[in-house]
Amino acid sequence: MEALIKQALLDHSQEIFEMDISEKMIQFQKTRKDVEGDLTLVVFPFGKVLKCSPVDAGEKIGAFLVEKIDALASYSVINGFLNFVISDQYWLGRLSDMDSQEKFGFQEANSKPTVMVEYSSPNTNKPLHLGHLRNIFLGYSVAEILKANGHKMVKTQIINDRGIHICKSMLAWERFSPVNDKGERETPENTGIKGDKLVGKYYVLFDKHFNTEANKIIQGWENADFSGYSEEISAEFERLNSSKAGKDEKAIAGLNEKIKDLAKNQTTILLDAKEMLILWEAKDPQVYLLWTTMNGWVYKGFEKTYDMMGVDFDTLYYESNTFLIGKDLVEDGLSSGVFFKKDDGSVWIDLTDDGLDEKLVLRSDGTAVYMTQDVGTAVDRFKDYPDLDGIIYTVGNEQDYHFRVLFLILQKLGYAWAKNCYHLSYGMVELRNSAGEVGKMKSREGTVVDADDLMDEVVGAARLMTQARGHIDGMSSEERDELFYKIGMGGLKYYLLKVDPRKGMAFNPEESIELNGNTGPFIQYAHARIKSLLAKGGELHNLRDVESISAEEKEILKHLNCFPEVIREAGEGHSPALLANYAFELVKLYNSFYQSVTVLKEEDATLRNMRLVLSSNVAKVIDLSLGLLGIKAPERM
RNA sequence: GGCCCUGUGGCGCAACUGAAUAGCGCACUGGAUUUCGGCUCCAGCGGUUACAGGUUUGAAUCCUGUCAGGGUCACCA
Repeated sequence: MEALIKQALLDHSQEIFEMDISEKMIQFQKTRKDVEGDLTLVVFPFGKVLKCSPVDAGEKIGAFLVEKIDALASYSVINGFLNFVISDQYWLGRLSDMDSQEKFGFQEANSKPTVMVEYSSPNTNKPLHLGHLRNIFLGYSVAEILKANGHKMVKTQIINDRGIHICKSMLAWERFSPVNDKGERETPENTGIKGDKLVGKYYVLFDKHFNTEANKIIQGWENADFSGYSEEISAEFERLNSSKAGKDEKAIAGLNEKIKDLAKNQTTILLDAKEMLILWEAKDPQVYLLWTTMNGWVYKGFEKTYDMMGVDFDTLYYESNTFLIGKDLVEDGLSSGVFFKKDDGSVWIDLTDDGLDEKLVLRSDGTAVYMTQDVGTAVDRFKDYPDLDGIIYTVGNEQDYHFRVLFLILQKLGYAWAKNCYHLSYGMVELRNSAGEVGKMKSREGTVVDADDLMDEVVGAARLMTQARGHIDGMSSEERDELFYKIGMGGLKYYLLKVDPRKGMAFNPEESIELNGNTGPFIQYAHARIKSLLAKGGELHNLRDVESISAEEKEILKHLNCFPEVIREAGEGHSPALLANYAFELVKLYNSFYQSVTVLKEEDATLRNMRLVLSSNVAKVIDLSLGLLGIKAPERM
């Protein structure tokens, strides 16, 4: 309808205004609730150009359009706003139209360029936690939304499977794992512990021994025992230690932290881990075997977690493969002058002209850093997918700077596609306890929320609450489990996705399992209720001979009619939150309608059928929008 | 300190490609309904959109400054 009006105005601008008008002047908005009308044209811009009052301009335009366009029933002008009433028949036509489309609002699949969405991208040394949940649900949802917008999609992740942190777990396992009577160290098989959890356990254990040893060293230093340490180290310690005098608490804590780092670097356990990394890089068979074995455990564990989350990937990239590509690219860039080498052999890029700093891309010992690998991965991906248009990186906002640099480097290396790379940056998830205090998750303080535990918890909560309400008679226990899963996960996903991604959020366990208000289960319930209605309502017929619709019905139709536009906006803005809020709004409108009219008991068969068709399309759009959030809409609950 | 992000009723959020009296949920108060699935609906209470200027016919939205919170500025990832 907007397009129709816009065209009419442009085509007849001479007739109405006696001058040409620009498209930009034509601005629509939803009509306010307390004003009669279905669509509003803002007429301030016209008043300005026509040098008359906005009201006069509105009258002129309104009279012309109502005459010209059949579907416009009437108009009114209030202040600078021209409100149109659109005919009931127009809305009924829209209903027929959307009813005929199974995937109403979706663009034709694969009709747009290929896009890659990267999300999750874990380290292989510890299990996934709450922070990953926001990342994964967000990335998955954005990928689904872009698919709905017609893009060909490749879902991927970069698995951070190499580096010192992996060696720490490996070393701790080798050194500290108890040995059973068969002479085996702990494995997922012989302990029953999920693979990623087992490896994570040893990562924590490494840290514990690491700290103990470092503290012992500091104790020695404090007693002036520097035997075995170089003069530089003792001098550095003395410098740090003596500068504590007279400082405030915060400064002292900072200095202590520095002393601790100094000591940590002297621990034998870290030196051993570093040695292991060198062996790994040299592909030492024993270390390599240990590495593949332990990573294998982790992948199996992750697989289970992803399965529970209901997400998938098309292609996986491993840092252990791509960091070498990155190193080659740095060599190339060095000869082409994009990078430069410092005296110590380290390689840098100078981004001061772009308002950034110098950034390291290769260490002085020739080993790769994170940036090196990311450059390699990006180039590798475009090689693998020649029709790839761009990559979307779902990564937390603490890496905003990193991605600015990465995209700049890719641009300077001459890759035209660099401008199509986008950092889907999201805010941190912090924890809110029952007292309402917000705090960061810290593994050392045991305040990290494990992803598996959390999912089990919300599904368990859904079980309790749904059993208490009871609409599950006659369901098998498998069906019930499936239902509790859908409700629990639906609530959790909705909770994490309804907020604008770039904003930080505080996770409140109680709120995440709420069933009322702006929640996933509230929307799921409306869907189930409609499905029940439809099951009892019998066969649906084509709409015809419906004379008029009620205000509630019209409000729903107007909202349904926006769905395609919302999908488009959610894709453009990379924001699942738009769809979440859209679905919630739809449900509220429907509940209001449901309260005010009867459907099944309506005696007028035409009207009854129209309401059923309307309900059916509401259910469909709920199902589609929840689907784009990765949430299932149960038939019963 | 430089750069980036955020700041909306008690709490959680929406509107942030400028437009009418800033919407919604939770909580609280009152009411409807005992139903086609009440995990429902309606109403009330509650905000000079952190603060101060500026641009504009019009600012939560854009600009400048201040304040507060977070992030980042590693030969970590």
